Amino acid sequence: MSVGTGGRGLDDGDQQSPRPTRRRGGRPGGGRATISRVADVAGVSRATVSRVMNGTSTVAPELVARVRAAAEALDYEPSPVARSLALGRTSTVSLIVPDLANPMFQDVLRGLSAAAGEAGHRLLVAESNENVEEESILAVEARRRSDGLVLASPRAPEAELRALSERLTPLVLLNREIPGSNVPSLSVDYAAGIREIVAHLLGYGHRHLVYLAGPDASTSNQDRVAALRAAAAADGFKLTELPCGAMFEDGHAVARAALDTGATAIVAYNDMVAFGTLSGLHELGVSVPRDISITGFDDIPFARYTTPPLTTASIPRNELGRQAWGRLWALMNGEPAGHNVRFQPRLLVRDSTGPVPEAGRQEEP
Amino acid sequence: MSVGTGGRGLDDGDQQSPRPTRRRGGRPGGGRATISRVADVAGVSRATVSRVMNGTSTVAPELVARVRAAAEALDYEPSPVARSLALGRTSTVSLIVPDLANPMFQDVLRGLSAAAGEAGHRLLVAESNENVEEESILAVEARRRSDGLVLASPRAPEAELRALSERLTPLVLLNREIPGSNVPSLSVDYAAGIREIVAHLLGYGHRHLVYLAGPDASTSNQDRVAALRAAAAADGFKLTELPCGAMFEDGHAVARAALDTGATAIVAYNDMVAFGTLSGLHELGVSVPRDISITGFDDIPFARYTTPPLTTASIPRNELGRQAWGRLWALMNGEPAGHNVRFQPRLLVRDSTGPVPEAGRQEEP
DNA sequence: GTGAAAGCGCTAACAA
DNA sequence: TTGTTAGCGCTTTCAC
Repeated sequence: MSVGTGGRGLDDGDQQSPRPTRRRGGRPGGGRATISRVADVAGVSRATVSRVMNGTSTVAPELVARVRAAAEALDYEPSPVARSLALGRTSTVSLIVPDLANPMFQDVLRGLSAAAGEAGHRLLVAESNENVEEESILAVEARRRSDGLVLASPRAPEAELRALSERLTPLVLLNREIPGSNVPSLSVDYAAGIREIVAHLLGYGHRHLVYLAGPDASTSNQDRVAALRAAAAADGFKLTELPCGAMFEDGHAVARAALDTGATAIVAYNDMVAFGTLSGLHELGVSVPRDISITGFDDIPFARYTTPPLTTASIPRNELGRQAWGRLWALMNGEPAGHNVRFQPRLLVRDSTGPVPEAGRQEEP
Repeated sequence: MSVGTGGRGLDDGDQQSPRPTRRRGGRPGGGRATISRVADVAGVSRATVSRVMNGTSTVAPELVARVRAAAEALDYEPSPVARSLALGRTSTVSLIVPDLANPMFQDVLRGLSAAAGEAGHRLLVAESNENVEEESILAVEARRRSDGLVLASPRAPEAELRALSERLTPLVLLNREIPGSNVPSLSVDYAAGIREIVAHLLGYGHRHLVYLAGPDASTSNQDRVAALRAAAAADGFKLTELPCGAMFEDGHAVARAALDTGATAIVAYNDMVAFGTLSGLHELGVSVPRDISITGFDDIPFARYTTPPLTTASIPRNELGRQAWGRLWALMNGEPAGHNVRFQPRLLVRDSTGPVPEAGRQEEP
């Protein structure tokens, strides 16, 4: 534990203190010069140093020069921690996501990081590992270390989320809404995306779709399922649901089963699943889209390079991150929450979908 | 700016202050109860509250109860910022990477985040956008907000890095070493990976390889190039170098050109490039590995699901992040730096490589 | 075992 | 314009 750096001068500044001043061992930030030191060296008060460092107020040119020189010489850099305490803000925002392996959140992270960075803010990230209880602890803590929070919490029960939301403002929600609250929310209209995919497939004559379901608990999967069922009921096609998952291997593992349902088109939970399935299908000697069609969701970067390129619904992942920053920034400045926005996925028709095969290809081998 | 919550009692605690105490508008962390408030409510001193909250020292059971009750009632949560200032540590570490879009760094991020999280530390991330100047500013600032820094700086000139490294300790370097310094470094032995790939290809009879080069400035590309050239010289095979890039589209764009070199095997900078090229090759009607072989690098998750599955060199990206945490933690506790480690890639032979084709397949269409 | 008080490094109101 | 001083919210000696 102990760092052992007892040194660095036992009493600098504060010469009026009655007893020798206590100095702690570990130095928080690497750089060690403090504002007092600079003030001493420059022969001015700490307030003046502060003024110079912040370019605030107007200081006599000569003093400015002296302070700058001292700061330079001492390699002084104001302590962000001390400033945070004094100012009541940290110039940091937090992002909490269930799973950093998810390309969706990776891009949100990128967008948020870039946007916040441009505004001179830092980003604290934490992964909740899909663990709801841990998540609230994490959220509260992260929030207190920062000025605002972007939270992607696909699993937390609504009541819990609602209760939490108060202590978390400024807060922006991703892919969740709290009905009746004024917590801004940015989400993807998965249902709309699914409807586009379905329409596209029906247009090709498909009448039996199999859905490779994502994680049960995730709202984004629930949205898709609901949209699919509604469409099946409304449009009168057959829908088979197959539990699957969210990753390559899940899709790969379920290829055979998907085929065996007799469906003529596969609607995968996302692109990774679709890709895994595609791979499995290849291995089974099945030709896409001649024998069966398949769609993804998300349009992650490689989706247009698969063989055949994947028909999918694109969502503006990066933009979500940037917009999240925009909302947060507004909130942090006391502006009103504004309307929630739901990004509409855009259908990208590529080559993994095609007309329904003439004869049954699966029933009689 | 102003939040407008002027309230929350103008003078709690500090009743000995001669003039009315000043209260700031913005409240830093959402939760608002302070230690003084809790102390007042519990009828004890702030010191005692502190002791109870930290489970330190031994406090009379009755007082503990009173404090806990008060804290509970007030929904009190100690301010991390204030603690950071008082303790001289932030329980946060920083990660700076050139590019968050790079799967390599995404995984490092995950590993680091997970490991740090388990140890009760938070993670600050920043992207330097390959911008060397900005990077040093960022690094210093991030470092001061945290207790240690993990830095991936593939481009910074060595001198600059060396100069910087002092103000950055505890510091762990990724894929960079500072010769003669004691800054711990974790890196991937790209050269070794390349040598394995080359040996594998030579074993199949290939005598003309084309390398799809990554970004010029990146050391990881330079390592590969150097290893390739050395091998070409030593083993007497022909090596063609083709400028390419690091992304899918780069690989895709260069497929035709790669083919035109007449090489019988393609060594791609990484998996994404290989996948892009594979896609381009498919479109050109070229069969892999019958007509030409191709290798990737990294073994990113989808590499085993491409068609055909990609022969590549796997590197422990996640482990890099975890180990980085381990090193940082050691450093933060004043332990010595230890030896640098270079992770050896492991060759994964899959189906994108095969024997050299019998006849020239490209020369006469 | 508990409280008083000094201190972490900075900012800002106020007075000079 | 500049310095003095109180304060941000917490921890930790030191004395009782």
